[in-house]
Amino acid sequence: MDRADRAQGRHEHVLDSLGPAIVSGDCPPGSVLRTDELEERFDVSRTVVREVIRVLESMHLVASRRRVGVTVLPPEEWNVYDPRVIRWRLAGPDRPRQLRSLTVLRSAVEPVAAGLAARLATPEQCAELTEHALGMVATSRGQQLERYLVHDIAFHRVVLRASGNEMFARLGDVVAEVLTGRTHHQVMFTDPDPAAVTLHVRVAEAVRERDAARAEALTREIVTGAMAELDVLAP
Amino acid sequence: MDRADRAQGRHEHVLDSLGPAIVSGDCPPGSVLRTDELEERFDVSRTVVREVIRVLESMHLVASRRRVGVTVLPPEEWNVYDPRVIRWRLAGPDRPRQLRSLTVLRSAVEPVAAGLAARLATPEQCAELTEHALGMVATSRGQQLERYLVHDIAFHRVVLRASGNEMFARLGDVVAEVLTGRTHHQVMFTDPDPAAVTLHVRVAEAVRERDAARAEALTREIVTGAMAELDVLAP
DNA sequence: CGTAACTAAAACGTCATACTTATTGCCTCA
DNA sequence: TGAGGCAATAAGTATGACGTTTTAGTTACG
Repeated sequence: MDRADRAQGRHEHVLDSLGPAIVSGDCPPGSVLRTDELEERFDVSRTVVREVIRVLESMHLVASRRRVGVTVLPPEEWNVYDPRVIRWRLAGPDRPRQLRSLTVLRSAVEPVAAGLAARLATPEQCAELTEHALGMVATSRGQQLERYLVHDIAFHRVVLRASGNEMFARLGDVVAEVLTGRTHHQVMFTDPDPAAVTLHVRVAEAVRERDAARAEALTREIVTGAMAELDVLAP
Repeated sequence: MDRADRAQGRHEHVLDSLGPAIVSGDCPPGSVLRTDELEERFDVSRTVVREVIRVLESMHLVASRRRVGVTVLPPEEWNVYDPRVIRWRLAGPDRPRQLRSLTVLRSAVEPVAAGLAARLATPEQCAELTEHALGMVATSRGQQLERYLVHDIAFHRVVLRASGNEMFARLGDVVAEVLTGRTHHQVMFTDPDPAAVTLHVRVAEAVRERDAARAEALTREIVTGAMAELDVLAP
């Protein structure tokens, strides 16, 4: 525990304390942090504090102005696509809202990505897709949620990567985060929806057969299901 | 010009030199930068260099390791949603590919955003939408491309914001960048496609009438047009 | 009495330097 | 030949000094 705590370097430690504090609303927008106060609070040098501030500034979480200090920016300014911001928000009280935002984003992106994948996926990627779809089938019953999750994440990652769009591909982590969050916050004894499993198999089929329209439509059904599921779980 | 050059601070100057150099492939992936070399190259102190490195690291453009130096990461690692990375890539040789990625992203997101906007837009937002759509009509003929562009950007910004999804809203800058790029790289004497203009007016209508399906479908037509247009312009 | 200009302080920005720590490559010894 | 230790290297951290900008307070003048 001692090693994981210090997370290799004072810098990361301070960042992983300040970042969550900001996105959780603990340091509300408009509040001011002074560097020397932070120095003292975390018992680190100005070097470290300044570097952390610069990183937070690059995420648009704070703005540093002379004579006034480091002011926390309102949420509308935040770089909500920064993986760390996403992680911090998912770990805080804003989790439901963040989960909803991400799921809506998924619902927009994944169908288009699947359509593109159907036109561009390599034979290897088609094989991977089929493999993971079958893996989902195999693990969809009997409380094997963890193993099911692995295949589910891998499936969506392959689709996003196979779309050939670098920006879609980068959403793989986001989808993984959402799926993981769903699994771990659900009652762990409910097996996955069989309909969803079937849909994945059919998407793999459609991609393999280069049927872009069908791949897109089927994926749209999947994400629609995810949205509906969210309504049950989130406030 | 002298003021804009120094851009308030050595930090930004170095960042705006190194960032573009990396995303343009000038510093190829795997190449190593040493901090003392950068100090000398930009004639700044270690403080500045280290802070720049930390910011670049937070964008996953580089990774800093002891005893080895700062290594440039491959493009797959980059935080391609970081506004600065997008701007740097649009300014470099990777521009066509980046423009294509962004347009594909638009084609996925904007229709869904329009559908949501139809359900959630406030009366004020509906009014803004109509206003800008009419503004587009008014400026669509007679070489008023600059003024047309302003309305076009504003229109899409309102849609994204009215969707109620923070992540969609943050794509407003991206869309603005794409639209600006298109206008400025097109022959400046060709007026906008009348069909596109009409579509915007009809989207505003659909949103005002709370017709989500129509708003989505019409927006899909718009972005399909944008994709087709891109095929003409980009290699 | 009000406004404008000036001054002083507060906080960040930058620089220079010394020291620490982790990593890697080389060299020695078995 | 291989394994282990030693030394060199470059990043990480700490600290003190000084510059710069912005704000607020104060004073002087109309």
